[in-house]
Amino acid sequence: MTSRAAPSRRHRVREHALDEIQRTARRLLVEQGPAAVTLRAIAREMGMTAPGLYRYHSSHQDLIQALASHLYDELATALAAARDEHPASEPGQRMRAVCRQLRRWALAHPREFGLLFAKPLTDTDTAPGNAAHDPGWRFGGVILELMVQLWHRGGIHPPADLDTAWITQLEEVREHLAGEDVPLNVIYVFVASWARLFGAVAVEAFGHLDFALTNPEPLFEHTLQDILTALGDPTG
Amino acid sequence: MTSRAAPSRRHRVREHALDEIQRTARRLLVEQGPAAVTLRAIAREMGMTAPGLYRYHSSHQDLIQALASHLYDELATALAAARDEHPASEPGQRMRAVCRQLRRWALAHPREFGLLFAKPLTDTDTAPGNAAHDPGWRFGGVILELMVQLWHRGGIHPPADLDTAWITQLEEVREHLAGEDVPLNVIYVFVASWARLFGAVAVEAFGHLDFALTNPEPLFEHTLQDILTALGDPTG
DNA sequence: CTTCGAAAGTGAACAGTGTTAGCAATTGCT
DNA sequence: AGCAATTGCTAACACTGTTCACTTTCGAAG
Repeated sequence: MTSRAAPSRRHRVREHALDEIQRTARRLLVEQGPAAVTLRAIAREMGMTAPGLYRYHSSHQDLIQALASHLYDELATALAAARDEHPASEPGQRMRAVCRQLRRWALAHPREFGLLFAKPLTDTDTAPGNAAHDPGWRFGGVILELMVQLWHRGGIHPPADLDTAWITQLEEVREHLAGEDVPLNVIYVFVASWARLFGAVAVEAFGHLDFALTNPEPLFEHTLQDILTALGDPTG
Repeated sequence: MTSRAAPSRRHRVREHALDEIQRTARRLLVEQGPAAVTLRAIAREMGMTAPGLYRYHSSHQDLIQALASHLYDELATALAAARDEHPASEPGQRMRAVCRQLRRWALAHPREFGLLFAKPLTDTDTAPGNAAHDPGWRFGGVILELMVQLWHRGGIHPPADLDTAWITQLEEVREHLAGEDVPLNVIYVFVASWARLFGAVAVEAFGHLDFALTNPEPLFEHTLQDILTALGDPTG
């Protein structure tokens, strides 16, 4: 029963195999699209056969979800790294860097972005979901945390009147902000900003601006400025 | 050679068969998701076999694209109907109705919306595309037309300075606005508004607000108000 | 009215998919 | 050394898109 504490060589090679599966699956996704990420193709690339993969994932969907979870982590790490490029005393600059990094990651990895965020309506559901410990919160938390810090700085002018129907909903969101006693109408601003940021990135990453613009970056910068103004940090 | 002008019974039954394929494919999409829209399933539902469908569509992808094209038409018709609920003398009210209808359609038909707009990153590409006569322009044109009419009303305050890199891009967009000599910086406002509208609808339709809100309608109304303000019609 | 040809649909077949069952071999722990 | 878990394989089943050869149907021209 030493296997629990000690890495136990077997665990190591298993971890290595799991990692190779992830890397192979992702490579197929990037190079040939989602339809190419098939059990047999992954196995072929790894020099083994498809049923062997069932020793590592209980199904094709399980493998895809593991890949999605891994990508959520990568995105969260990238956002945190961008955040740490600026001092904690400047939450506005941090937020700017994080939002730009979110866009950059989405544009640099469109297939991965699609797997994470264009999937609730597709076959295999890899969406963030609702549970507290969901992989989606790992990267969402980075942004929400910065929003809370921006709120502490003051400058947010939340709407005075709030539809009563929102109260219950926003209270649930507040649960995720451990300990922070953020007013509900401020959380409303958070959600609105989140939606706008995500909408801007998604529309661009999904290519729905290609018909008009080959370089939508200035448009995104304008949107980003709006978002930060709403969050009380108009310094550009 | 009378078959060109006259409907010629054969054409009629063929049209009927094509229509039944569309309806069956859509029903499968709605009831069981995109993965269920398979040639054999469609044929089974219609009481025939899969190869028979090749008399109507050259491939599975071709059938899906035909379905997408049909859905673009339906959406365009729905938007036009919402537009016509208000007099042409009130382009602001018309725009409001069209935007609300776009959101309503997306929420009422999430699977269809996903087929149309979440697909560039998926297997079968059913995105609008760039060509002038693309099905995507059928519904996009409804919105752009209203934007032009709002511009004629005045009230748009476009940015004075415009990045030179945008000029070429926006000139291409202007080509689609037959005859209208819209200034480029006004077209910039069009594109920005389009992106914001689409981002708001897409984020909500893809379920990325479910974690926070069970009823994001007030948030959309707020966004819509912002959009119309940018387009020079702040009357709510 | 007969004949002819295009159109529509079928069944068989091929390569590919996810998945399961059963078997062989390697590996690590006692 | 021997036991048992782990790992991977082959074979097989049901499904997918697609092609081919064949039959049937049906509209139109002689």
